[in-house]
Amino acid sequence: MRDDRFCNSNCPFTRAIGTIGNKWKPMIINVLGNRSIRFGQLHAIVPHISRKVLTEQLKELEEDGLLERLAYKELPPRVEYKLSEKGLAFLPILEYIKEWNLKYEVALIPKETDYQYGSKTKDDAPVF
Amino acid sequence: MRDDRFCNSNCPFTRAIGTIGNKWKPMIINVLGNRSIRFGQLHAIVPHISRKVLTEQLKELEEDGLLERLAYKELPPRVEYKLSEKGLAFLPILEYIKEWNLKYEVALIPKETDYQYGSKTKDDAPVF
DNA sequence: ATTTGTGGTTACCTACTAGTAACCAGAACA
DNA sequence: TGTTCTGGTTACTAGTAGGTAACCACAAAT
Repeated sequence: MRDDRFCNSNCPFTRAIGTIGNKWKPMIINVLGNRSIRFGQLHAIVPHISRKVLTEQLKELEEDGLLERLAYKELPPRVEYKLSEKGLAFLPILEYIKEWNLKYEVALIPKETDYQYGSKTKDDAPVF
Repeated sequence: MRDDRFCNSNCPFTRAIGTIGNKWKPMIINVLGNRSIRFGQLHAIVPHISRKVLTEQLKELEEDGLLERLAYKELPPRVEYKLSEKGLAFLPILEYIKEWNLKYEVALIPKETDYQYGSKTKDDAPVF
């Protein structure tokens, strides 16, 4: 998921993109916000992600110092994830992206299927 | 390359990530900056990208209103790409990412190969 | 007559991403 | 006794991203 060629570049921007330049990581960071969230909740909130991919992404985010993993020695197990200082510092950037999208996004023509069974939102991401 | 499930979400952030949430698009936007650049130059500057993928990404960026394509009716052909207002508005976000990375990035242990032949930069992205 | 330059497009193939389903521990509860 | 709960891991598989190489038009230069 990380792009090693990008991560080994001597351009700091290229390295940053190599680290967080995919769709899952910004989503996860955004969902985390400044909360502490358990694995199961994360899986329920992040749209369309499988447990396997979520595990992988969380592992990479931890390796890159964006979040902290806190595992309680209980049964059944409990693991909480929260952003590190580095991860928290990334949140404002996500806010700018939201604002940018709201301001410039071209209006979408909704598909007919979006209305076929009334207002279905089950497949949609919650709005934070 | 775009993620349709993300793009059809009713969360503006999710839609934004569905549109520009990969590694190529931020790179291309960053390389474009506020210049007007030809396809060949773009291909030479954006690190590691193939002509095929560059074509695809540029097409999507144009469809999403982030850039403008100006084709001159000459032979050999000449095509220039430049950011639209929407694309230009995205540049500050990339600046924040650069700053964020410089501030928080964990120091990498350089590989020996990085030094083997002196300061080689041919595989690296230019620093803007 | 042939080569060069430009901005693609296309077919083909490989390598990786990501989904699915099964499985695990071990305590609590019915 | 069996089921449930949690946070994974693993093996297998489908789908797709992306690389490579060949090809195109046609003018100008060699």
